[in-house]
Amino acid sequence: MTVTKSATRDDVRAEILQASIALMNEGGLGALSMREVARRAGVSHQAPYHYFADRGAILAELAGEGFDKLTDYMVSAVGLARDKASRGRALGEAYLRFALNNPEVFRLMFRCEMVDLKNYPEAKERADRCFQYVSDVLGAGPIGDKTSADLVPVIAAWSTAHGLATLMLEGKLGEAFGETLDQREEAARKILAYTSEKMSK
Amino acid sequence: MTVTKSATRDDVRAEILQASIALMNEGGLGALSMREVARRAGVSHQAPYHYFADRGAILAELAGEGFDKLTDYMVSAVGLARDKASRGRALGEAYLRFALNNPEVFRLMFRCEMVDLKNYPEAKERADRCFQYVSDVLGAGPIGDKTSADLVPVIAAWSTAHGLATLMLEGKLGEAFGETLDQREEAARKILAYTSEKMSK
DNA sequence: TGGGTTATCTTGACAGTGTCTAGTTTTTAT
DNA sequence: ATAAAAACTAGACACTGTCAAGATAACCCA
Repeated sequence: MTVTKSATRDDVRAEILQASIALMNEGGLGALSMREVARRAGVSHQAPYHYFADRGAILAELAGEGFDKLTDYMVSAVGLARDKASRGRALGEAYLRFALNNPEVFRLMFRCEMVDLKNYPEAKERADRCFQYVSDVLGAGPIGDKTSADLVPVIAAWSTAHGLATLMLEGKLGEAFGETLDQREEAARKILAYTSEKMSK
Repeated sequence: MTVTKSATRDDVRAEILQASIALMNEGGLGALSMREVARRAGVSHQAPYHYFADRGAILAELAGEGFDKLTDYMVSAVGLARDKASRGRALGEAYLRFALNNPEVFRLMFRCEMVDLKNYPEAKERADRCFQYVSDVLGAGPIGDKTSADLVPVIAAWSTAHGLATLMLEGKLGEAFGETLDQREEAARKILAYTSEKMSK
């Protein structure tokens, strides 16, 4: 039998990612430096490069996990809804809930200069799965199809949810909609409900 | 009379800002470093600190100019429209046109960790003017009013335009909507038209 | 005109960053 | 047991933002 006193490869990798997440949540994306991550993980400043090609690769991994998590949020919310209209509403609400509860990851996921998905195919797949799910629920064909007019309503709905999330996250809507998470979620729900009601006619 | 052989204060300040803009447009916000700005402006690496407190102050100035420019885009577009519905559509189209034509400034304007408007009151004023104009055109009261239900449609419309801009800018909509600026503007127009048509009923 | 005050600008330093290179230890497989 | 590969460390480099202190130039008032 082997006493696993020393960390396995996956352990170190996981520890690096965990330290990254902690840093991100504590001080924002700006606080996530390779060297500080290494320090937290208790390894030399160069060790992370054995698991990730560069800083971007860590961010890509975090973003990928974010897309999976966002999909989870949406899947479980949509699962409870019966008709198509309420599925759409549930989708939007889940999107907002995810954004408000995971602001830093959300930023990471949607900033191409931080994580250019072109360079990280694995993360791109997770993103594609996420977007495809949105497209499926809102009832259009594959998102790649060029001139599919079906896409217009999908993108319109997605844009509204995404824009609202972004504006709230970046504080552009002032504090008019409450300070606590619950209040802000409630405000978002209201706006989404208004939009969804208008759009479904 | 004075022959202004040497640069005046405003000249140097302007040169610093101009160098900043050039850098931003060439290599994105990441390429905008204080030292490179100074190099371009032909001054020592410390000179910019005489005109701006820190890096954030330069970014705040650029963002402030961006808000003014966005307002200009919208004002001149709305000016041509007759009825209220087409004013709303013109507003959204101008918003998108600005974003697609000034991607880096647009990013700057809407990222609180880059420019926290709380710390730069002058830039905040320019942003407020911009948002107030949106609110005016879409027909709601002052944006500060707490529970104004009139704000819901305003924010809904703003969110759609902003979300669409963000998603297009960050490449999340794929290349399905064209490569050239014109094609992308046309695609954006289509989606905004769809939304606006639905919302106005 | 002279002299002092202030604004402007430079130089140097410091701690921090990402990442390249090279060397060292540990694990694994034969 | 030994050779090969993987995992990790240490040092260096060029770069960053910004603090501190010194140099130069412009201005203002006697």
